[in-house]
Amino acid sequence: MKRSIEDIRRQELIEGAYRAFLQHGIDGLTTARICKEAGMSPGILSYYFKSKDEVLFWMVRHANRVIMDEVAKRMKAAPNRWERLLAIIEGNFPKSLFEQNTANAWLSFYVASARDPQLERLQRLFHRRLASNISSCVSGIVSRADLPGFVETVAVLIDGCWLHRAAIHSQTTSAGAIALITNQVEQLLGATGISAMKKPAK
Amino acid sequence: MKRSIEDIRRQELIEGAYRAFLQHGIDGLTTARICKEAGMSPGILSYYFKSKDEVLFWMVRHANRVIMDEVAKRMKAAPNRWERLLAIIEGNFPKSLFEQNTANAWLSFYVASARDPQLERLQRLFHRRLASNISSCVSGIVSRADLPGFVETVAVLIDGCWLHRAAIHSQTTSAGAIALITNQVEQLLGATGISAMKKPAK
DNA sequence: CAAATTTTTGTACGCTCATACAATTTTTTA
DNA sequence: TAAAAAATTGTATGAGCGTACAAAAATTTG
Repeated sequence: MKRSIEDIRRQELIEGAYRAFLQHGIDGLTTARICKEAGMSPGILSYYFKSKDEVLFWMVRHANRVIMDEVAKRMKAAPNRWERLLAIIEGNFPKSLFEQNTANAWLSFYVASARDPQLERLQRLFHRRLASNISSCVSGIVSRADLPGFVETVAVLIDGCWLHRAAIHSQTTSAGAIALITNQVEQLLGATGISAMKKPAK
Repeated sequence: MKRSIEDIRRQELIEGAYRAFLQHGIDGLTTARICKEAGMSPGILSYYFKSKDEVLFWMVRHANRVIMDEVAKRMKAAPNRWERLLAIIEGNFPKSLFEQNTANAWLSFYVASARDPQLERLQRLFHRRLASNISSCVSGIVSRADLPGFVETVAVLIDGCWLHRAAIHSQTTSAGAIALITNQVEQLLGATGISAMKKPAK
């Protein structure tokens, strides 16, 4: 009962913050805006949260989960490692999210995470997960020595495409970004590497 | 006389803003901090500039010129198109600038440019210059159809490496970023393309 | 239903900041 | 050198913000 209403309100505020985040980025998030977006009165935030930063923290986790769900959904349906790698790439560019406001919002989170230790920890966690996912797809295909470089290259490409979507007024679509990255990955792995990955594992 | 002192003060303020920018990013720039960094009293800014945003505008131009000078210097010494392409890549990662604070500062500029039309225009200008530079190196080597994709890929890689330097606590050095990008470019152009570019042009 | 408790509202406080400007100092002019 | 102009200082003003909290409303309890 008490537990329940508290959880509900907290969740509503987090989701309100998420919607405001997508539109205005982290800097555009004010306590008033968050509360308004959640349909509550301005003072309520400090009743359910210790501070605005705490809402931000949970909001970012929520935002990341949205993307990770896209990745997980596609990975589940992937029959082999090559398809799993594609699932990672494609899952990082959901059509409905790959537009300028959202890209800018994510970018603003990157900037904020440089000065907020809490957000920085999240940032690292997200990156570790991505790196681990990529690694598991190509272990054995890419040599142990080349693995870190391969992983970093893919990560750089993914983040770079988001950055370009945000800042350069490039009309790149979700499909365009996926094609760009896939093309680079194909060159790195080579035809033999890819066909090896296509053998249904497990 | 009047002209001279005015230009000097404006330049000092712009350079003060630049130093503060490198350390604290765009959001950390306050009028007081800019004036202090320039060794002047806090009110002076509104005497020599219409607003803080005007200082920001000129500061960003200044900051970009620092990078462009690095590129230009290297291009001048390049005997052929392949070396010119390397000059562009290397010039975008000056050793003294490729560290976290500076990378974050640039990132914060990208974010700010999404909401400030003046900064957005600069952003586009910078990108056009980069794209044009890259194009001129590989025209004739990369087919006309593949050219936009090639240019975008290189641009994404450059920006992506800066983003990673800023946000992911990657220990990537300047040399590491250059190697990563060069490696990708070599794969795209192939051995025959590169050797064609190495013939001394002009 | 009355008292106690929880939830919500609206606002006031303190802080940071950009900007404008009156007062002061420095430099130029005649 | 005295008057005028230019340059600089320091501060006041007002806006936007996060947070705390007293008062009010809603809900639960006995």
